[in-house]
Amino acid sequence: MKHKARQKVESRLAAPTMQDVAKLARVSTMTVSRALKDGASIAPETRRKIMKAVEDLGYVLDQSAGSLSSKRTGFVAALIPSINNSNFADTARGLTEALQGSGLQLLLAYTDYSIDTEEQLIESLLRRRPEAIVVTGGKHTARGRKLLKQAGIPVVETWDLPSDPVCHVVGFSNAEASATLVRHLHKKGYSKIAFIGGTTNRDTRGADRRAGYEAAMAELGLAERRVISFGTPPISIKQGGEAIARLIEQWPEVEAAICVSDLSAFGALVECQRRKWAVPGRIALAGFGDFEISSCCYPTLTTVGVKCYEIGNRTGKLLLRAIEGERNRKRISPETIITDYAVIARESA
Amino acid sequence: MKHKARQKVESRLAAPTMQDVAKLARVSTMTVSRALKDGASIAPETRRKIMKAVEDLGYVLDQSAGSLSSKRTGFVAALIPSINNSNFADTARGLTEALQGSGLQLLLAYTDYSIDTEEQLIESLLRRRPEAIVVTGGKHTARGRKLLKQAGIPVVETWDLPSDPVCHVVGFSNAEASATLVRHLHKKGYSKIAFIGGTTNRDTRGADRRAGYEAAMAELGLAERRVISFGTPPISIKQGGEAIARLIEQWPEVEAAICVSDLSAFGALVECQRRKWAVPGRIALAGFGDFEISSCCYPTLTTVGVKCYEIGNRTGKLLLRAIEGERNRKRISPETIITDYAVIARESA
DNA sequence: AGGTTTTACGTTATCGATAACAACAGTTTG
DNA sequence: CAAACTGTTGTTATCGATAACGTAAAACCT
Repeated sequence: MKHKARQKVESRLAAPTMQDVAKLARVSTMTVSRALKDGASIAPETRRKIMKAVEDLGYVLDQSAGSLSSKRTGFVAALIPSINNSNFADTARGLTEALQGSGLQLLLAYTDYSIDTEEQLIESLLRRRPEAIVVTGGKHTARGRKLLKQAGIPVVETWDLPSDPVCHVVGFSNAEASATLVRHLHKKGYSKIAFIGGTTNRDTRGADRRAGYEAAMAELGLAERRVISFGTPPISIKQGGEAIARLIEQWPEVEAAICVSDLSAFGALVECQRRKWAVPGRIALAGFGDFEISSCCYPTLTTVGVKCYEIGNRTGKLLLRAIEGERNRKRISPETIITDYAVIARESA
Repeated sequence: MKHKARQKVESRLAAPTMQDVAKLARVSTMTVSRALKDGASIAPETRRKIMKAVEDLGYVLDQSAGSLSSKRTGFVAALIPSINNSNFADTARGLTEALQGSGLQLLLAYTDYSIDTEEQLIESLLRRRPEAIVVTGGKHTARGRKLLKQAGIPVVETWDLPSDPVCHVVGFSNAEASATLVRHLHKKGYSKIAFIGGTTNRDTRGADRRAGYEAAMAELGLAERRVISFGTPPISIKQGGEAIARLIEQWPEVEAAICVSDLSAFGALVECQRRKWAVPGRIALAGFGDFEISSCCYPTLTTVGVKCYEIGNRTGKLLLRAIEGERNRKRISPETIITDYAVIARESA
């Protein structure tokens, strides 16, 4: 009694519930629930009544309540290193578009390139009981990895080819891609090839690219490595410019430089323009990632084209199948999808 | 009985619940719940026992269940036009960082510059019962606006100064900012000033900037407007290049061009380099937004600096206060925070 | 020492929806 | 014409947590 009274008083303030709609339409809440789904059998007249009540009350379904009983939250969690990096933004877009129309919503978070932050975020995202989770890279903290494994949902590691994947993988080998670029430059006649990257291994994909550079140099019998480490990863346009200046100062004989990403390559390019160092005459430049800017700047930048959007999109499609599988209690077996990359030869090298 | 049996069988497959933790630690679920919060009074020994059980089972709190009873979802919804635009990405970052440590999680979605998509997303986000919602711009569909109003949660419109705000506002006048840029160019001696933008008003901020250009031109007594509309907004680097070519062809006498954003301005800049049109000798260029690239390219780009990060960050802080207010049933009154912008004079104009 | 707080829990009643099953009317089928 | 469907709706029992209240024991007072 006391409680009923309280409810009545609050009902003016609180958002309407399915109960309110049901009462107004003179049906049960179950019927309202059915009317708001598609595919349920409802008499057209009843549905109309209910929809009118919904309109009148301005009712919006409460999915957090719904997912408690249906055991489907409709969330997919995704972790990317940064939102400000257009490569990962493209991946997020590919993922979003793959999920469109499936009723799944993306829960996005940024690790800021830190696996400790990643661990925290994995936990806080798992609290939302996503139906699947996507992470960037194959390197995690021990606990992060354990959380992923124990979550009991499909996991996809992207942008990498981990040797011991947690579950599914959609990516490519950054080291191999970088090595391919080295070989490409070598074939074009460059031998004194340098690598410009950040100071730490925080950006694991950046570190892999450096490793790929070193491996390829060794393989080609080019003993001398010239590695400039400058700035906390991911390094910016500006830092690329400072790095190239330092490179030329330290090893004036250098013929070509590979930058850990297109942004730093672009910074290097502009710095060369400023200093009147001809590109590729004085020094050849190459980036990584094929950002929009690389095909638009002058001279255009040689780079490694990565299928960013495709990584996200294929991850999304894989997830849809995997989630469908979970719902039918037929878990699909772990898949590894290797995405393409290719050296895009342009004017700068 | 039947049900109990089913539970037991499933418990091997299903994720552990608080019940399981409670049983293992020999306490009630309520105690477990308290142990997992901070600020609750728990005996250290009990907490230790519980934490051990949590570890052993690999238990992760189910927040969707928790928010049903506590009536706090811990979500803040935000709508931005695009994830691939670094201005909005910065705003999202500012928002994320303001929310850090508050226990609130950002639920981000992209409208793709469409207010119809926005309407759909508003509804689907409201289903998650966010405690506040942030939208970009002040223009919405009628129903979108109604949904926002009826949601009963704090709403913030950003990146604009709507004449009739839904609730809170954090932004600036795009038209006024654009007009300021026109006046700046005029003061520097340019009279034949053109505007380069997209073909439709889909990007409302872009449309506002064009309107500001036209207003300022009129105010300065410069009768002839030269507006190039090229490509579906938001226009890309490449489209900026094509637009500048078309501009010079159509109005060879033009002295300066304002581009709707820095990206298109950069595209225009590069196209000029390619065609050996000196910037600013042959034509002066200015952009909008102060993207990183503008301070790094050569020549550097004159632009309007907007406090993207700050818009997000101040929105976040405002929301924290507003949500706190809602929780204590003391609704704060609508606020309008006007953020700074300034013409950043660089080499291109 | 007797009374008042405080601390550390447990109990009960929800939160707002949906699954599963039941029920009933109107049809269809053999 | 009875049996078997089909389509539409209601009932009941949860989903997994937390709020609010209750209670016993320990701590703190004069």
